[in-house]
Amino acid sequence: MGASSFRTVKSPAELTETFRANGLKVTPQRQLLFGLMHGNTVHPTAEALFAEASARMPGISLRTVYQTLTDLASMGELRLIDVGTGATRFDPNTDDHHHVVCSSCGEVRDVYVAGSDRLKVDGLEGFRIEEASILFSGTCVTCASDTVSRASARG
Amino acid sequence: MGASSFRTVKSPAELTETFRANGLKVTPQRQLLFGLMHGNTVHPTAEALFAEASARMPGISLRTVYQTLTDLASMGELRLIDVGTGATRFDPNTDDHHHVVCSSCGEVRDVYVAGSDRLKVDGLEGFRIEEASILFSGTCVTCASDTVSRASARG
DNA sequence: TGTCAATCTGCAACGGGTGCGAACTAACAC
DNA sequence: GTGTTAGTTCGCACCCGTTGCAGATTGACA
Ligand SMILES: [Mn+2]
Ligand SMILES: [Mn+2]
Ligand SMILES: [Zn+2]
Ligand SMILES: [Zn+2]
Repeated sequence: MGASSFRTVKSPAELTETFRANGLKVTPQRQLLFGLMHGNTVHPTAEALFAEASARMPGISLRTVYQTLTDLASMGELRLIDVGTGATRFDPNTDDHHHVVCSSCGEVRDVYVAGSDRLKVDGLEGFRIEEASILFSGTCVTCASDTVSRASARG
Repeated sequence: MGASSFRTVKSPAELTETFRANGLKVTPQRQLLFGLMHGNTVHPTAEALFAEASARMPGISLRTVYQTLTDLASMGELRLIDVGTGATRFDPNTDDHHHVVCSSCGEVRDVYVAGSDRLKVDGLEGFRIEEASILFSGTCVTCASDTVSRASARG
């Protein structure tokens, strides 16, 4: 499994089915968000999605964006990610994967890790572990070259 | 390196020196917090430390607790930990280590991981990585036995 | 003992997120 | 089509954790 191809969130049409099957209605607001999340790889915040949604549907409320995202998450169609940049990120990639965050601009990308089953871990005694998440942080290529160009401009 | 013994935060006396060396004053409030963090293994929140501090020094302000903790962190004497439970945790253990959090009660314990250098990682291309943190989550032994006893009480 | 920059405290404000309720509407039946 | 109604939307108040601010206070040094 490469990082550039993943089991994407269900298509808007499939999500429509899933919502109806769970007794939830399919509204224009929800359909819009289904579309915005489909194949989305940028790990957007609720605010970012609200901005995109507002451009296509003026008047949609931030409250509804949160509502729909948490609905999707509780059905397992979306993962909630906390990379420590303040706001929760929403991730339609439900594969088993991890993340790297740029500490300068907050960009988040998917990371696939193999061999974690062979780690020697000390300190989990007494815990029944349900999950392990690995978060890398560093500087993305854009921010790195920004720093270089600013330095040479000063230079 | 076992989980039960770690390079603790500097002693209150050493921190007093460090603060003076950095041009910072040593106040009773700061001394109290030096003492509360020394050897502290529970990864307390600012509110929790404020509660302990208030018991020994009525009138101390939460603002001062935050101030002193961020001062300590910016001198590298303390690590700020985000385990996703809402409030930042403060950790006097500056060893290279990771954490496990109980998703039921929020207890946090130190975890030491060896062999992470041998992980096969795909997706870090273009990033200059500064840090990797592993967060385990699960159920602690106290919460597990609580669940069992509640179940048998119902049963 | 005096000076003064550093600190402390209380309070306002902020960002992210949730509870609530009146107005609205998708879904289904007739 | 029209009616019914449970589910939804939206706006707003509010919550939590944290930070900005400024006036009162005080540690450090002379
Ligand atoms: Mn992802
Ligand atoms: Mn720790
Ligand atoms: Zn960046
Ligand atoms: Zn627990």
